[in-house]
Amino acid sequence: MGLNCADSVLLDRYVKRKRIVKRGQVLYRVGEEFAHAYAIRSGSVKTCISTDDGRLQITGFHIPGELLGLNAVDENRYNCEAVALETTSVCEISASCFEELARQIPSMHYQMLRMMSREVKHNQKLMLLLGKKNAEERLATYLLNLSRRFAMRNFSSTQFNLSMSRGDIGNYLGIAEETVSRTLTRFQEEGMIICERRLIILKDVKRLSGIAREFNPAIAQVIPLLRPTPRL
Amino acid sequence: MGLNCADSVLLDRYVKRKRIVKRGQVLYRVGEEFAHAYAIRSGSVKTCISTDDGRLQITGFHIPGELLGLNAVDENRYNCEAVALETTSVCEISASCFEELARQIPSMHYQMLRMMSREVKHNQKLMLLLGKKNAEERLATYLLNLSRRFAMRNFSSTQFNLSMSRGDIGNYLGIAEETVSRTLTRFQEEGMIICERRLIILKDVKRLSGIAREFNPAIAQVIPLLRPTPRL
DNA sequence: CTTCCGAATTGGTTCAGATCAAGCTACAAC
DNA sequence: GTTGTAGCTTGATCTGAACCAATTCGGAAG
Repeated sequence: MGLNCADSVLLDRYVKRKRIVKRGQVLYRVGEEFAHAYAIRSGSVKTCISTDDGRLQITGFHIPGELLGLNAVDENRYNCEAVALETTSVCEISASCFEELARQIPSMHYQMLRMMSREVKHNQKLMLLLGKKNAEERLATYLLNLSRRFAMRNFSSTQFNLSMSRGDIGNYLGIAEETVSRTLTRFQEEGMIICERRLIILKDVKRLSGIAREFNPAIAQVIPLLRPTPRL
Repeated sequence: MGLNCADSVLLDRYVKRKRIVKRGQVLYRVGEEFAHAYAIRSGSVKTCISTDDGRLQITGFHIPGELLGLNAVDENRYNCEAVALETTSVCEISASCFEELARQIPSMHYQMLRMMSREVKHNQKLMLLLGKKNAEERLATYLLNLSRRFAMRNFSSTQFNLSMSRGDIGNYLGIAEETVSRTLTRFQEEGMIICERRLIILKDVKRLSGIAREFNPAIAQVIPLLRPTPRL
């Protein structure tokens, strides 16, 4: 995200070297171990995430003077490539400043950083969902996400209560509440779930997963980023 | 976002008191000075942002065991209210742990935190755009955002080059590249911009702002959150 | 100069999902 | 019990934007 002049000065001692990157060249990929942050000097760069079938959602463009790659407390979660017609050049910034960061803050505060990082991750997935998924995919993604979170807290992962209304779910997923209702009904007719008002029982998680088209870092790495985004 | 058991233990000494919140009750509002974080004990809670005309986008639901409010390095940027039919209870967590955090880390690293925070802010706005805005609003928002960022870096704010293709813009904004093209043409016909391939000249920023329906914290505070989300 | 090719524009058609409308259901208040 | 009501479901219609297709434009390479 944005970096103003005051910020830049502070980063100077970490700058390693300047690089020219070709259009379409990938600076880093989702899931790769974190190596550098970059300050854009000219041209511009985009960051994106993708579904497991290769639909891309661009999450941001970065113009000269801006910095990127700093959201990676544990691992990168965007792909990132140069996008401008003109020459794009960047400064590499050493990863060592992050190691320092990790060493210097007490563990409790590091946990908080990790939580902010998780927040970013959640937002990524929601953006991908809002930008590129259809109603069925949105609902399936949502149910599986809830399931996983309940499991993590030692509740049943296949049977739970939606504590939120259809309207709220629709708002969250960017669809109308009627569409939520219809889609849940269809899932039920096809035997994937049992859905009685707020009670949800997942009957066929595998098929739901197939529909959800979730973010998949492993596959994201091999997408030829120069190609236009595949249509739904 | 999620908080696992290990995290919880670390936070214990900051827990202040337990609170029962009624359905629809607002825990905190966008723009308010930061006061507490909350750990959900029962029920559930939603966080949301809104456009200046009151369209809400829910950005997350929080179930028991989860923590929220920690993304606020400088100020809150969600509204947050209880959403479950059943009783929702939460633990307040003292803000002092954040002050401690701010004191303990060196200023350069604090800058990085602020940048992560800005990243979250950007993602918020993008989610609102992807979830609740139509094509015109998306484009207007995008042009004004670019304008502001160029101005911040001492470029002209009313005349600049899009370094990205129509396809990339469309992908980012969650619309087809043909729609980008058509909408820019319409803006031009209506005299709001001059648009010649990648060159953009903004002629009527005020009208564009009117269309963009940007996030507006001041108004977000008075939205009656119990009402169903207004339709577009 | 000409050729080529990717990017952009413009027109026409289609469709997923919004919107409008009418019941239905479960539960709370009395 | 009855009434009221918010939440949910289902059906019918409408529409914004996707999709498909055909040019046009502009810069790069020869």
